[in-house]
Amino acid sequence: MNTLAEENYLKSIYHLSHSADNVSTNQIATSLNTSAASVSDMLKKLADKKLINYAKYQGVSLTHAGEKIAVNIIRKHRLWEYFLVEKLNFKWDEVHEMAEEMEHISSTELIDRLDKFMDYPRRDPHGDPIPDSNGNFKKHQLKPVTSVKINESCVISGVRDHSAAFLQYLEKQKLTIGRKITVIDVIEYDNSMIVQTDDTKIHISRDVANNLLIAL
Amino acid sequence: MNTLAEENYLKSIYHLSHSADNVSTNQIATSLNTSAASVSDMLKKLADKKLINYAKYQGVSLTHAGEKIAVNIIRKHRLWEYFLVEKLNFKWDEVHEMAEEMEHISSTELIDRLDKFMDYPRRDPHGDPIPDSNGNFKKHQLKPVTSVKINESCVISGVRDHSAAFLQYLEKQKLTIGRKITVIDVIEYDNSMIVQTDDTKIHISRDVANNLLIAL
DNA sequence: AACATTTTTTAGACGAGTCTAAATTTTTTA
DNA sequence: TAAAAAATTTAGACTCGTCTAAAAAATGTT
Repeated sequence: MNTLAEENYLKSIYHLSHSADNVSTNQIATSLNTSAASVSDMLKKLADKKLINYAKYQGVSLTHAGEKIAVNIIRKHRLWEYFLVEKLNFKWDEVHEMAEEMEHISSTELIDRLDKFMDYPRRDPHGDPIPDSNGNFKKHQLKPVTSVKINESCVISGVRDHSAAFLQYLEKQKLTIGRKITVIDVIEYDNSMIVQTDDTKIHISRDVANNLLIAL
Repeated sequence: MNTLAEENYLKSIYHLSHSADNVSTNQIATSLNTSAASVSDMLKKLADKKLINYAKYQGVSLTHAGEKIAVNIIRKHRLWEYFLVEKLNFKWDEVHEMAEEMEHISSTELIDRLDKFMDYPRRDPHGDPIPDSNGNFKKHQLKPVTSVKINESCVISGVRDHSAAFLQYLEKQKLTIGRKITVIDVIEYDNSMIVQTDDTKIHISRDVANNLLIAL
């Protein structure tokens, strides 16, 4: 098996790969809160194990083997988050840290049974898709609220920012997954938006609109 | 918080303390499958942290602080075992290794909610008592089947040996927790016993009888 | 194209936890 | 009670993952 540190590097590289094709040493260092030197060291080890494609100074990408491991960790993370929210009644802004630990529990049989126990959920509490036991899942095709036109309606389906602060804000505004909203105005001055929910009109900043995702 | 290795040492010392007042370096080394030298090193660290009482060459005992940590890990271990058996339908001989990993998940809030979710079980799948959130529990007062007299009846309530091999044997013989048995004969030659269950008569060795526990 | 800046890698060190071999202390036994 | 045996500790070394400082490579700028 792989060490905890290795798993965290692979997961980080996986996530960063969505914005760029090759991930840089510095990006990984920032995302893992560590030094570029430590990252360089670890990249050599991961390359030796054939988990990443690595050429000095050129950034890295995951090999098939590396991606498999990363996806498996993400599967575990998201299933545990679902468990914490649906079975233990935690709020969606409370579960990330716990799932960061739980995702490293190794047993595959355990996670498959957990999946079954919860009746095979397809999305975690933040709307992110949960890979199945073969690692298959459709990467979600969500758009930010900023891309919605005036008078268009849509359903909140995910978030780009997973920070507790952002999630708590959304919770307070009742801008949660599954809610239908209609954009009723865009303020040109700062690109903030007014959206209508079942209850009320809410004024959200450009920043919030950009981190709030809707189904296509 | 404490490291994984520290937690495992404390747990080991706790368990070994039941048979002896002061635990020896070698006992710990054997139980953790490591060298006596490694144990000596670690004992110094644990003593520095005031988690054990340690005088060179004299063996160790847990301080109050050390015992608190050990009991908390045992609480987590047993609650996760209960979860694995009762919610995910694992067999009692399959859960130990998984729980060894899960017991190190740090969140107290998580374990308290898990406890509530399962409706505060008082014993794990092997009959061992589960400490409550304050670390209180009655250490069980069970006796081995060897102490039962002929024609006496009793209820299987725990095991002394937790190995998968032993548990599988008991499962096959239907000698599981909660079952009522009556000792109907003791073979003097090898001290093996014949016990009557609901279904059949079972012949068990002295060794088995010694590792199978009954309620007082 | 040449210099300056940024990024990345290397060098050397450290702490945690482990090991083997040797030294020391305790316990056993003759 | 003194020698032998067993248990324990110390010494020195190793791996993993990290660090800072310095060197090297890539990139940006004039």
